[in-house]
Amino acid sequence: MEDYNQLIEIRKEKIEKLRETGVNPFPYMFDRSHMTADVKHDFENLEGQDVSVAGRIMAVRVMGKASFCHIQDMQGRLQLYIQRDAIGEETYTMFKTLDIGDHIGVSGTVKKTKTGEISVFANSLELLAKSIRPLPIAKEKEEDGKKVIYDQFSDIELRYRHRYTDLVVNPEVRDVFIKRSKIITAMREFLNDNEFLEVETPVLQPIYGGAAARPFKTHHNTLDTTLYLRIANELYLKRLIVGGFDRVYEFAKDFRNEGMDRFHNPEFTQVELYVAYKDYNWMMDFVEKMFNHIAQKVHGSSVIHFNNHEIDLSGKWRRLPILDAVKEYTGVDVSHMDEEKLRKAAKEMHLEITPDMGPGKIIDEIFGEFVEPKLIQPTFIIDHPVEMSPLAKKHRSNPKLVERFEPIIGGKEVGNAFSELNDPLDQRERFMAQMDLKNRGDEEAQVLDEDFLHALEIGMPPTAGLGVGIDRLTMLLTNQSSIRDVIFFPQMRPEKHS
RNA sequence: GAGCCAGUAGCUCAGCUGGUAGAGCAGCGGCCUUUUAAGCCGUUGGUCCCGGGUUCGAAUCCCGGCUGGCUCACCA
Repeated sequence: MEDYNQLIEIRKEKIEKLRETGVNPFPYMFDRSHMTADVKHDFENLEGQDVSVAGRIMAVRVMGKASFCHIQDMQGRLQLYIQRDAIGEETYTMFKTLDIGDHIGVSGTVKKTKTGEISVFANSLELLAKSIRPLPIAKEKEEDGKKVIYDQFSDIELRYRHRYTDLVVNPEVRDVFIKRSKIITAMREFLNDNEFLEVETPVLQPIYGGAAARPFKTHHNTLDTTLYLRIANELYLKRLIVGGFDRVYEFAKDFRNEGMDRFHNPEFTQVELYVAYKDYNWMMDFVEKMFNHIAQKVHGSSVIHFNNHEIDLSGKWRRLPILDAVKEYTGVDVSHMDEEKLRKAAKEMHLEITPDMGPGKIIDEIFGEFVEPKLIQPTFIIDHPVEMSPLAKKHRSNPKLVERFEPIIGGKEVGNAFSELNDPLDQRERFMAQMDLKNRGDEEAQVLDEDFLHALEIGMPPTAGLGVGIDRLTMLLTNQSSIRDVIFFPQMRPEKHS
């Protein structure tokens, strides 16, 4: 669909006119010597020297035979001073036809203007790419040291659908994604430094597993078989532990066919990692160290600011058994309740309890409603009921619990970990229990994976495993309240054209 | 899925109890060789989300739909 727009028509005509005067509106390359930020940071050394910079025109102020404009590159903005007598009349005439949004390359001398702004005084200028669609450009002004932005591109739907535009005009959006990249880099560094091997496992799986969720279903034509987009990669990574890779991790796109809200996108990123010969106690220490490393790399500090809270990731985090947590925050001791009593207790707390929920799920409901939002400082919630953790090893001192933990920060869980279940007989029983839940109507109950059991039968060493939601972690470290603001292209309903 | 709110120029928005659409910015034409929301003069630009209804007359009122946001419920 091509929408008619007078502004676009005018710019298309400009392209024709440029070609008529021998200017290629889309040349092939430009030799850039400096980024905009280099010019600013290195001003002392660069003053009076010639540099070449390139970027997108973001503001123009023409004053007859001289002009100012700001260009923007990946690092920021820089002012250019463009005089007719310095770049020649022909080029200057061409420059005056350029629009906000065009890419240009400029060579010139680094100097400060009368008002003290570091600028490049152009002695040559060329158009690098013409933009024909107007940019929803905002104007900004410093007032009392504060940045006031006028006419900001703020339509949330358009910002997500046209993220490239959002990134051009809203610098704070770009900052969030730069941090996201740094978070992943820091985590990868930390894992590699700890002897982990980065691996890849199937996205298309004949049996989905490793989490409680509804999958996306697809079909392979040649094999004429159903395949599922992975909801987790846990069972494959554990197969690799069986195979002798003692420390593995994978940054995985996972897919869950469930509702969308500010915490959930149908595809999301999770890092999962597994360590042979370790248990969940070791993993808790590891998580503390890893999160500190990441915060230091991204913020230069272990203290982060999230949602008006100051959160300190350093030191030892509180380790709180989930049943104790429920007791502490609700005053109700659920540790010895049977299913019937639990149901009653939950109803008294005005929770909606459906018949397919088992005791574990009911406890999880209570926890999610009354405890989790209150855990602002980093906390490990540990030792969950066995029934809600079919892949975790039974607690060494209580067979009704498993050795599991969830790190909770800012009132939201950012991960999940256990001492991995490696007893093939127990694992088979747990799968059978999940089948019972499935028969009760729990659509998210896990499916028995015979080949995974086969692997455990070959023998898996004691292993600690961890999953961390990268999107959630990024929200936390960039202080964003919606997952859509940490995913470049969040899932949207397809646009309908009439 | 439910409730509330919103959709008007490229952007940000105004438009009251119905009388036939406006501002700033952007654009276009001028003036201007140190500006920074540059300024000054002039000016173009609209399927008022879509469809139906009420009315002499609808951006405005009513019904239906589409799209989005927020809140709530389930999953990371």
